Amino acid sequence: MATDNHRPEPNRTLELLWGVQQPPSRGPKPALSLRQIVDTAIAVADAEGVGAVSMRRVADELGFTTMSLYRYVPSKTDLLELMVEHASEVPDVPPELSGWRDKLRWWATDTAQIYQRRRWALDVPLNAPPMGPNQIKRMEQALAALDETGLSGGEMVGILVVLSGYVRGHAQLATTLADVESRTGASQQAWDTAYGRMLTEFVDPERHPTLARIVAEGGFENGQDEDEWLDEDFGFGLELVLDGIARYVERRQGSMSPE
Amino acid sequence: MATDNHRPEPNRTLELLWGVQQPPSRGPKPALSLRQIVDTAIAVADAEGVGAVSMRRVADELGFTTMSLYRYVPSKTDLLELMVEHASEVPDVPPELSGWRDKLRWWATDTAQIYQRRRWALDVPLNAPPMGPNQIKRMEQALAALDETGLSGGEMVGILVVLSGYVRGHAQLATTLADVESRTGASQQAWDTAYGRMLTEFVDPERHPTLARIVAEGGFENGQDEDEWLDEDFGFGLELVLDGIARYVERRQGSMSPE
DNA sequence: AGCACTTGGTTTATGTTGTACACAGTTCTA
DNA sequence: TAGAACTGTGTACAACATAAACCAAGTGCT
Repeated sequence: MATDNHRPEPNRTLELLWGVQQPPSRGPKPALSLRQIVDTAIAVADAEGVGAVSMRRVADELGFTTMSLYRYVPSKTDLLELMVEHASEVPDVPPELSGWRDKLRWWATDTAQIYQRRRWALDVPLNAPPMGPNQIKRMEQALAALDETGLSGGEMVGILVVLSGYVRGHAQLATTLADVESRTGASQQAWDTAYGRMLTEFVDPERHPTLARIVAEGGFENGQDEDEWLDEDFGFGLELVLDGIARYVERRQGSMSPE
Repeated sequence: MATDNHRPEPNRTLELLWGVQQPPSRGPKPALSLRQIVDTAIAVADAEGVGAVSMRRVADELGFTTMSLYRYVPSKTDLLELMVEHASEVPDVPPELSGWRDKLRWWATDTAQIYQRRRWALDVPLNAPPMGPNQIKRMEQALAALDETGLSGGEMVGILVVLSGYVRGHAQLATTLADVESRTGASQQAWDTAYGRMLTEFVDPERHPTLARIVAEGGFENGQDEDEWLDEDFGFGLELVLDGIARYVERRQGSMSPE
């Protein structure tokens, strides 16, 4: 059967993600492994961002030619997906946690920590639904936490979208603010002054009364203490989301037929 | 003074975004304009996604050379930022709306509509805090809606992060699911079967009991009716977030010193 | 009126990228 | 033992962003 390689094949991607591949028996022993490739790629991304990850770079790091990688990975896109999958190992939910709220709080915080450690993960373009084992495990955890509420599957998924949206959104914002320098090549300070200039010079208090007032109150000074990452801000929004969920659950349970 | 062009200069970007530039008087008349460039770039992105936007492509579309664009835009990065800014015109809040909840609901829905119309906007890498007039106007609107609650600036900003995170997150998910085909080059169907395979073949009911149950119940069949975009799902999460905000506001107002 | 200077658009060139393709060596199977 | 399946390499290509040098077109100063 002709291999007809390299037009994207979801099934191949899927199999790579789940690591199902009986090693072929006829050829020479591979000197490399998917694992190695993905790990080096992750190392590069950790150190210099996902922009530094090129096929050439990864291959060089391993001491092989660029093209050798293509014996293990169908395309760079797949490599990126594999990176994300492998970069987010999922610990088990601490067993001492009980109640959906505590579990979800843990879940959200842990997810946020991943984004914090692997900031580049947010830069990987999201082209297909997440299908990797870790992604799925994470999904299962959140759904399992919600299971005790007795909500329907659809409702639980809806809630999950909200929660993970918040986590991702917060992370996105935090990284953007924290990493302007490495991302743009201009100094942190240059951005700060530009932003300040925008607020004072261009924000017309007529058109933007609320914003102007907040600025005047100094509400934009809190700025970027280095690792303000998993700080109050994150907790603030998180509890707010959890409150929303709680209210929904309450209302829903009130109107549910007893089992 | 030497111009030392093209190392990223936030101030230049800022000025481009706000359109402050007294036209120079000494050179030949420009045959092009920033506006035209950005508009064509947007048109290309609308039609074929942001991946199709290259300097070459935009210039060709306009009948100019690639390099001519650089007389108007310092870099492609800036062009992308300008595209996002211009692509999201912000209507005024309908005056008949009263109460923060209605206003925020409108705001969220309108924002989501932008993402729906300009799906490519979600693909533009976010490297710096949003500084364009439209972004700012949108921010002002949300803050203004919240102003009546009497919360502090910091609290309002925190809430805004949650809300916009949700909107963006939902949009991200919806587009990803809806546009797999154009994004990956593999057919919708191929992805569906791969996903189904994943759910049935790889999702071990031992390890993923909740997920497995939901799948068994058919909870993943709702699938992708073409423009299920601004549907119940969006409203579901939105009300949930609004509920969270409401609860926070209530609690906060209960403990506030009367003016 | 003339000259310097600024600006716009083109041409040419450079380095980097992902990946197609053909090949040579290796290992197993028939 | 012939060939099929497989690995890693070398070469090649098209697309990309953008730097540099250049000429023509205008403006302002003297």
